[in-house]
Amino acid sequence: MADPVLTVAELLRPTFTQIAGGVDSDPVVRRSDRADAQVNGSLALAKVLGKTPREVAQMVLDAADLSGVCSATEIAGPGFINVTFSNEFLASELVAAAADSRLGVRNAPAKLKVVVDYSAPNVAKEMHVGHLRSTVIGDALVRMLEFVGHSVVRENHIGDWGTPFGMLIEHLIDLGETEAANELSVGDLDSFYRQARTKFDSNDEFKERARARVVLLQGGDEETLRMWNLLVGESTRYFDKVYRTLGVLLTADDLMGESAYNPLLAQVVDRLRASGLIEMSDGAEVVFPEGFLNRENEPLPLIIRKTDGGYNYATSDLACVIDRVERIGANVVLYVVGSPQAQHLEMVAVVSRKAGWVPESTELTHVAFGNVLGADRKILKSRSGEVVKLDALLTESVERAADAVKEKNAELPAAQQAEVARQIGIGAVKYADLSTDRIKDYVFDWERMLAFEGNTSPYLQYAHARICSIFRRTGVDRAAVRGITPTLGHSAERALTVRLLQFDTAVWDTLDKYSPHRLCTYLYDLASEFSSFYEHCPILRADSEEQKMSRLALCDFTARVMERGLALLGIESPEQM
RNA sequence: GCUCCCGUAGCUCAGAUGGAUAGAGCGGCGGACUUCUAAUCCGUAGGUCGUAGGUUCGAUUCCUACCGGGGGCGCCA
Repeated sequence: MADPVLTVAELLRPTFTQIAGGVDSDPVVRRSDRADAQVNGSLALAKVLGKTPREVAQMVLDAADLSGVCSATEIAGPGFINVTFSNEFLASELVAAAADSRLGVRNAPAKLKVVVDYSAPNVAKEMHVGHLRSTVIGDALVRMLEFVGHSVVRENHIGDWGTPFGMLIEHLIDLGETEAANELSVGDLDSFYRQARTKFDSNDEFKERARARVVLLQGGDEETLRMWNLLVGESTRYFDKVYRTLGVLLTADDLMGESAYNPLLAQVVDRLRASGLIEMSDGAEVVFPEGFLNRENEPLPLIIRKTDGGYNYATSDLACVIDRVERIGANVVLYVVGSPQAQHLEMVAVVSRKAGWVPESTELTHVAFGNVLGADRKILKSRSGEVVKLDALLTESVERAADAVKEKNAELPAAQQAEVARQIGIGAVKYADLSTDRIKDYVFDWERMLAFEGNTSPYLQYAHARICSIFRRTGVDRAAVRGITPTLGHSAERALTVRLLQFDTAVWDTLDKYSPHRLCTYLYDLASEFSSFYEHCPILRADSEEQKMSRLALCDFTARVMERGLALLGIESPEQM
C-alpha cells in the first residue's frame, strides 16, 4: 500500500464506522489541491447523525490516531478534514517501495486466468490504423495484467476463414503460387485482395469458381487447404514483421483465427438447440436474446446458422466463448475490439450466458475503442485517399524521430541515433494511441505526438534519459542509493515523492476500467513533477554529499517508475536521447 | 423510428466511487541558458463544463427531456 491516501483511508475507516454507530462508513479520502488529501466523509455522516459536518469532523479527529502518518490536520470549509502527510512517513514509504521489485504496486488479490482478444487483422488484407488501436491497447493491458500477477492468454483472432477465401484462392491459382507468394511476402496484401475482389465483381466465371472453391475449402479438400495455408502463412509472416517492428508481445503461438473454431461450430448449434434456444426464422437458425430490437421494433435475432446452412461470425464468436471458458478456463475475457461491434458482442455475451456456458463469476468485457481520425476529423486516410498502412505509418514515425534526434543530439553515434529514433518513433505512435480515453475517437497529428513537450512519450522518455545522464556523470551506482532515506526539504522533492507513491494507485485505476490513458496521465504528471524537481533541486552540485545522495535516491526511483510504467505501456526507455 | 457512445479554454485533451476557486499541453503574452541535456523550467491571460429541468448540504460527474456529432439495428465479418 504505497499510496498514502489509501493508508489514511484505512486508518479512518474504523473511526468513521464507529461514529456511524457500527455501520460501515467510507471516510471518502481524496487527493486535494489544498492539502495532501482531504477527508469528505463527515459531510455525508452529519445528516444521519443530526450534527453539523464540522462537529462530526471534530469527532473524527478526536477519535482517530493519525500520528506517524500525518503531520497536520485541519477542519476546513463546511467540514472537510485536510490532512498533510508527514515527511518522515513519506520518506519511509518511499524507501519501502524502492526496496520492492514491484515498486509498491500491489499484487492482484487472486490470480485469474485472463484471455485478451486483440489485434485481429485479416488474412490477405493490409494492417491499418484500426488494427493499431486494438494491438497497442490490448498489448498494454496484457503487460499490466501480467505485472499484477494474473495468468494471461493472448489470442489473435485473425480473419482467416469465410467466403472471401474462395476468391482469394482462385486468384492465387490464376496468378501462380510463386508470384502470389512474392506479392504477399512484401506486404502488398491490399492489391492482392483488390485484384481478387475486382475479378469476383466483374467476372461471372470467376465468381462461380470462387463459390465452388469455398465449398471445397469448407469441405476440407486437401489441395484447397494447402493453398489456403499458403495464403495464411504469407500473411501471418507479414503480420509478425509488423508486430516485431511495433514491439508487441504477440507471436505466432498466439494465433487463434476463426478457422481454429471450425470443429466447434456444429456443436454450438447442437448445444443451443438442446437448450431450446434455437428458433427458425426466415429459414435461418437463430436465437432471440431479450432486449434487442430491429428497425421494425421486432425482436432482433443472433443468426447462428444462415439459410444456406453456413455459419457466420456469431457462430464462431460463440464457439470462442465455449473454448475460452471450457478449455482455457478463463475467469475474464477481454475483447479489444472497435466500438461498432458493441451490440454484436453484447448479444453474443447474452446468448452464451443464457445457454449456461459462462459462470456468473466469469467476466466478459468489451474493451471498446473509437476511430483514428485525420486532421479533417474523418477516418484517417492517406493523401491518395486510401487507408493508411500500419507499416508505412511506423516507418514514417521512426524517420521523423530520426530527424529530430539528429537535430537535437548530433554528437550521438549514428547507430545509437538510429536505435533511439526507433524507440522514440514507435513509442510516440503507441503513446498517442494510449494517452486518450479509448472510447473516444482521436485525431492523429505527427507534430503533436512527436513533440518533446506536453503529454507525449518523448517528454516522458526524456525525463528518464536525463536521470540516466545524471548517474553517468556522478559515477554513483544506481543500486547503491536504493536504501537511502531521502530528506524532503524542498517542496519539489516532497511533491515528487508523493507522486511516486501513487504508482500503485495509477496501475490499479488503469486496470479497473481497462483504460491505459490513466497510467499515461500518471506518468505525465510524474514527468512534470520530476522536471520541476530537476529545475529547482541541484543534484551534482547539491549543498552537501548527504543531500546529493538523497536526491539521487529520488532520481533512481523516479527512473525506475518511469521505465516500468512505460514498459507496461509497451514503450521503451532510452538512456540517452 | 429504436438504441449505444461522444459534446469541458482558440486547438488537442485530463477531470477516480458527486465534494470547497474546473486542470494540463499547444498556441498568445512575459521571464529564465558561461547550467546536472533549455528536447526544460517559471509566471500570465483564456471556460455560463452542448441546452433546460430534476435529485442532493453540494452536480462537469447521477436522473429526465431536448440540441449537435458519430456508431449499430437479420443471414459480410
